[in-house]
Amino acid sequence: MAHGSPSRPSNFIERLGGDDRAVLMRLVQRRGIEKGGIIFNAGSPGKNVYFLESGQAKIYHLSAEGREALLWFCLPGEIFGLTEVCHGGGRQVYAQACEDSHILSVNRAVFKDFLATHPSAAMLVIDVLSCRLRSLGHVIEEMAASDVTERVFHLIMRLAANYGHRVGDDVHLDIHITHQEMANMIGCTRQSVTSTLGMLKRLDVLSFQNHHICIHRDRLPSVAPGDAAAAH
Amino acid sequence: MAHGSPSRPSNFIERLGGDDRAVLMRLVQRRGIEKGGIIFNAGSPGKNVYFLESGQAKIYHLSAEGREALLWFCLPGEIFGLTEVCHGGGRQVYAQACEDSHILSVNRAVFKDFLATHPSAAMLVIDVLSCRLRSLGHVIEEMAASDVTERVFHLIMRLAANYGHRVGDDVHLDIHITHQEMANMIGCTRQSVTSTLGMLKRLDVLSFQNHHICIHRDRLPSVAPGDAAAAH
DNA sequence: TCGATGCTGTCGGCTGGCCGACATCGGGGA
DNA sequence: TCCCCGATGTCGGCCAGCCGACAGCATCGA
Repeated sequence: MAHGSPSRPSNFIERLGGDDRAVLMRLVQRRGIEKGGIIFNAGSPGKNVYFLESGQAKIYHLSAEGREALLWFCLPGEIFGLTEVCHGGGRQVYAQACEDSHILSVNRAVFKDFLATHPSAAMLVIDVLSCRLRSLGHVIEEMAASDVTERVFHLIMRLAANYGHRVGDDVHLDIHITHQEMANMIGCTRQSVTSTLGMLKRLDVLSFQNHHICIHRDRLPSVAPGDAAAAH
Repeated sequence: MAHGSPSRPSNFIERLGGDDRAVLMRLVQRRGIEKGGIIFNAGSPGKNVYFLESGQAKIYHLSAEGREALLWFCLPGEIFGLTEVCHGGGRQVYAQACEDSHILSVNRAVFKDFLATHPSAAMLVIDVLSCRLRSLGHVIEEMAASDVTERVFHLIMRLAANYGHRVGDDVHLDIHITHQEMANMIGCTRQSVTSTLGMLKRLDVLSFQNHHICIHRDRLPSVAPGDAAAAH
């Protein structure tokens, strides 16, 4: 589940072998981007692959009515904008910086070449894509089968697994996330997230420390997703 | 969109270069499986990668309450059971034959070796995973933002793009699918699918020919997803 | 030929969660 | 210092879609 931070499973750069990393780093261009800045948007051609060097970014769909469906967050070391690289056909999603960030970009053809000549990097890409596929699969399963209370609870658990670190008996989430963003990840309204989190706080399952979620692991097992509702 | 069948984008075997294919085919074991048979289930270790030679299979999650969330269908040539190969940790999903089928299996370590030594095959895997990631992303977007009518309509369009072939002005779907299965793909009830399809049939957007959906393309543009509801 | 079984079609009643609406709180810029 | 704006917290009304229920209608094996 949660684990010390240096190498999250999604940290592409860290997990890349030293030699491969050195080669890749010679191919990238570095760029700063401020909070709220768009890195790419749906419809653009998608010429590059990106890596987040510092900060935080989010990848999301935008529906015709302006509703945002948030697929995942990127933390430092993560690769994104990958999907369009091999398949082409333009960007389908938006990438936006959630904080002041630095990104590294590589031309897609160059990156494709890099993968073709560095098999272990290609395997790592496959691994990262597999993880995301699993993760989206779980979201779909939940959106189809679970009520909002359960979805919020499991979202927190997923975030903890991907972006959390242990502090004594607790798990702290390393990402900055709003209720609206959580709602966009699980397909419900901001209000539903607010009230569910309020309930979990009342149950002492979690607390908030300077805008970051803190999960009290010792209170977890007692809260089967179903019970929670009963304890209004 | 829809296109003549020989090479669907998801047809891994077809798209693999002739030489790579020959090598791969020497590594596989062939096995028959009857309609309804489980190829693998969640929780099992996941030692193999599979290819569908003939028939049809479905990949799905099963929630604790027995609800099925259907992620995708496999037609001949498609690869599946791939996600667990690189990342390990056991199967997360179920794979079940929807018809009498033949499958080819390869040990995961052997397949990993194959990919490491055949870069273009690895690129193809990345491409296939990217397509699925996109597809699941769209499902999530819709489940978050669209009502049932729209979801059903877009599901049909997606199925047509992946599994359809042109017949004059129409598109015929090559897969066998029940209303329940469609409901499981978009997170609604069987009844909602039935009534929405009934509506689309009344609008002459589609018809049914011996259990296969047939889309009348000339009737499509007039039916913006929103209008449909108005035409009860 | 005849049940058995699974899919399709249709109908009300009920409710989880959406949608406004509004009040409060806190941090950052002028 | 104050103001502004985005985020959080709370409430009531309302409705899309779920649920149960049941009636055709094919397909299949005996």
